[in-house]
Amino acid sequence: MSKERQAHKREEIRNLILTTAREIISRDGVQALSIRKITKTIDYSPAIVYHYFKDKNEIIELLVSDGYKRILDLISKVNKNEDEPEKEIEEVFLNYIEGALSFSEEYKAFILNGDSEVLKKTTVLKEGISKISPTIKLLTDAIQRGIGKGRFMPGNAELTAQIMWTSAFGLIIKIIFEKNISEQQKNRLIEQYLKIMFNGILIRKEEK
Amino acid sequence: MSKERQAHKREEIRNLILTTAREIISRDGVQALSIRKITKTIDYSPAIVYHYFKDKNEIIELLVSDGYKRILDLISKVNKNEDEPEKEIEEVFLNYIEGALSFSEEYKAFILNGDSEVLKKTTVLKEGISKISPTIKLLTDAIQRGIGKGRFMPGNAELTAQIMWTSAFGLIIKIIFEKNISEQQKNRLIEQYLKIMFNGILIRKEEK
DNA sequence: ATTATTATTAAACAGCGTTTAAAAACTAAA
DNA sequence: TTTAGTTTTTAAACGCTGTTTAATAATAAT
Repeated sequence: MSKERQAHKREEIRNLILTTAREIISRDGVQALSIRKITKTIDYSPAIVYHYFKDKNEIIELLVSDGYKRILDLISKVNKNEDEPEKEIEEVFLNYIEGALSFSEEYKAFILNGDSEVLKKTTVLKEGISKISPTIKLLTDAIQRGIGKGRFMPGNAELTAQIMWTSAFGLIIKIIFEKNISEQQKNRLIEQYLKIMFNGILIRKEEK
Repeated sequence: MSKERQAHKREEIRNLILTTAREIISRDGVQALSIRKITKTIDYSPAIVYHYFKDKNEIIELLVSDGYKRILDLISKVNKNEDEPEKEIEEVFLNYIEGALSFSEEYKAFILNGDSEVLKKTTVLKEGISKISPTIKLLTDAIQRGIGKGRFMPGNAELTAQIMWTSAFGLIIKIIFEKNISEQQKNRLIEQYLKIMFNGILIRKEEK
């Protein structure tokens, strides 16, 4: 067996472990994932995992950050809208929310995973909660542009981006954990979220 | 030993277990809590726990809902402000955020606890995420009043309450998980959150 | 065919939540 | 005080978990 073939084989088993883990998570939830369950379904011994991954947490991390990357890709492809930056921002959030809901089990993993000390250091949480990230930057830019164009209220664009992002995060958690939420309810929530973010709830007198 | 004394003794041990669990959680985090660790520190055998509680989850539930109740008490004591309902709402959120941060480890427990299937059914999550709850009702009332007074934009008050609540939830998670967040940063975030909720980010033309 | 390298595993360790059945402690009655 | 009944507590085990160690099996290079 050639060197490349060997490396290929390695990669194959690695992926086998990863996809099996993903299947278990999306079928039975994160808390149902165990090394022994993975290796039993692929007919290997539990120990083999540790020759392909550091530990169980690395597997979860990889799955979660993979799903998360898909969202970020979606978001980064949003068209710039120079005239109406609010449309652009709206699209960012719609993609974020829809993306997060489309891999909700992995997203739950990211939230629920008990050993949070490890996850806290991952790209995922840096992206998801921490302040500096490509997405926040993208949002900040759009908001800054809106302010420049006189369409948005003047202020700290990055701070605004952070609030909008974390608020959407809260909304996503609500939707994910709510058992029997209908498509209609979901859409109403998202719509109202955007409405409040843009317009607030207060009636204001005319702006300059 | 009298009957009452006996019942009193039972209550004492129950509380001993509970407070020990609380200490472990606030010292080492939720994921560090184990029945064996509790019983070792109070010099009992692990089995004793199951004569005072259904299972480990009941203990966590009790601790979390206790902390949560403290928040709700805080919130329910907010003074009604008929002239400026926005002041009232602001106070609700300030109390919510400060309360949640003051028992952040229990709040983390509520979020992170792996066996979420159980927690999902608890009062805690019903309060925290689900739509109908005393707090949402309280908020809805205040918003409705604001709409009636012509101070808030017309619309579905309960939906608005839900969005504001879940958004605050997201913000709280951000603050809790952010490692080295300064008091100043925290206050800026909270301030900006309220600002956006009330005013949005869009510059609007004069309202009717 | 022998050596070296890599892949895989059996077995064990230390921990977990929980259950069962027995023991210990205590109360009430004889 | 002794006996019987009740409550409290535990030792031991079950079946699970993630992970490590050392040995084995399989492959590659010499």
